[in-house]
Amino acid sequence: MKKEKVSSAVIRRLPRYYRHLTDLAKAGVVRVSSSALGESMNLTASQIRQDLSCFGEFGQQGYGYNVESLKGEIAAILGMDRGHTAVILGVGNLGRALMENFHFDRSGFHLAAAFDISPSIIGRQISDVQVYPLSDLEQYLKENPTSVGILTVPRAAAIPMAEKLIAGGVKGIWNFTNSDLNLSASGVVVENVHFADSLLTLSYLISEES
Amino acid sequence: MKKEKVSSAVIRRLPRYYRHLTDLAKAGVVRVSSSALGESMNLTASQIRQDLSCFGEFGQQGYGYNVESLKGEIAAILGMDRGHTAVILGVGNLGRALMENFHFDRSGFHLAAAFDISPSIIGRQISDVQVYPLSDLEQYLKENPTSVGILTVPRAAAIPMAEKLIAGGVKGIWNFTNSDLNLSASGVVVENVHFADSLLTLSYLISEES
DNA sequence: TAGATTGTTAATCGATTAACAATC
DNA sequence: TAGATTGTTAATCGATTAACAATC
Repeated sequence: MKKEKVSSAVIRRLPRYYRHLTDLAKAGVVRVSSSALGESMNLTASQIRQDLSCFGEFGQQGYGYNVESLKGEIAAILGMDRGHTAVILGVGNLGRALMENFHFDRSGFHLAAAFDISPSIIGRQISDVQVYPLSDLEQYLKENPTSVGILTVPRAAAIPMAEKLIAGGVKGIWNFTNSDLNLSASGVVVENVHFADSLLTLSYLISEES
Repeated sequence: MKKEKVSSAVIRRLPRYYRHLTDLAKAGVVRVSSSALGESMNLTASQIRQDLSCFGEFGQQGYGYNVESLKGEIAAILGMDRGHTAVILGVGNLGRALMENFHFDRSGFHLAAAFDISPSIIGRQISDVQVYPLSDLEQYLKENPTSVGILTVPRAAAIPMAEKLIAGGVKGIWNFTNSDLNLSASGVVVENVHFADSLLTLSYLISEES
């Protein structure tokens, strides 16, 4: 185990490792070598061994890796066992889509509450999660320490909402608004999901060819 | 203009350039230097000039870049002016959220049709887009050449649906299912939006600190 | 003109790949 | 044991940064 600073390239591959190992486990595969895993993930065996060595020694010479145990190690590295909690800000279509379809528990999260300003949605329950008025947020975060705030509000509301979350002590923000939140100063981590950037990348790739 | 092969790192920054230039234009800024743009985007001036030089010479010594014209150049590089079309497969919560809230036109796309198997949604119109039965897809694609298929179906349906899209001649797939589509053989480009990967990355980053 | 800023070449830094001794 | 495969060190490759002549 030689920690130091793990590069962002490695970190972004960890969830993919976890996903592929989950699939292997579900398929009943017990052991996997770096070369076999590499083949199915389109990575070199070398890279996989190099990546894993950032966190420890999980394999065995001549054998490879035990699928279940490697999956468990990576889950721990990802913090999936920490009982993280989340609240969602903005219960529009996207917010509701996440609440109804996204399996927070499969990522080790508990979605504990939702907040909105619309009277027509406040007070309702969506997938067992209660929708509160936004004005309750400050008090809520004071009483319920929360790991992550999910921003599914309109772009214009992104910055003030982010500030409320930071003031309330969240550690991270999952940002679905189409704006770059630059919060490096606050110590809060931001993960952006930019649909438009993703579609434009695809647009470039399909336009390139012709 | 020295084309060659543009690296994926550069390509993924292009939509961000576009987004920031759009903001600058909206704010009435007429010109911007690589160092000013770099400051606001957290990139070095050098990197910006290096990136842009993959596609041409858009600046002027002593002046910098004209915001409007650079924005236009990048839009063209991204293929935003190609009249790309899209169809969406799966009109569940996420599909509907995209249809109702995502501005396809702002990325240069026209969302032309939606397909689902649920009788309760077939025949309806959502944001002016007609929902057809999935069984019509093959015929539709034959009659309406389509740039991109959007996969918002359940994970289990991902691969067969992708195959239908490829058979129908789409150039790219925007994949929201939680599976890695490995279609390198087909010549069709896949852009994945993996919510779980994104949240797990955030989980790692907030877990790391303590 | 003088100052500013580009596009590009060279230098540096970091990430991926290859090689191999250690060992299950 | 012999074969397989790890973890790690060294080599290569690619991307970022620095430097600077060209020039608006």
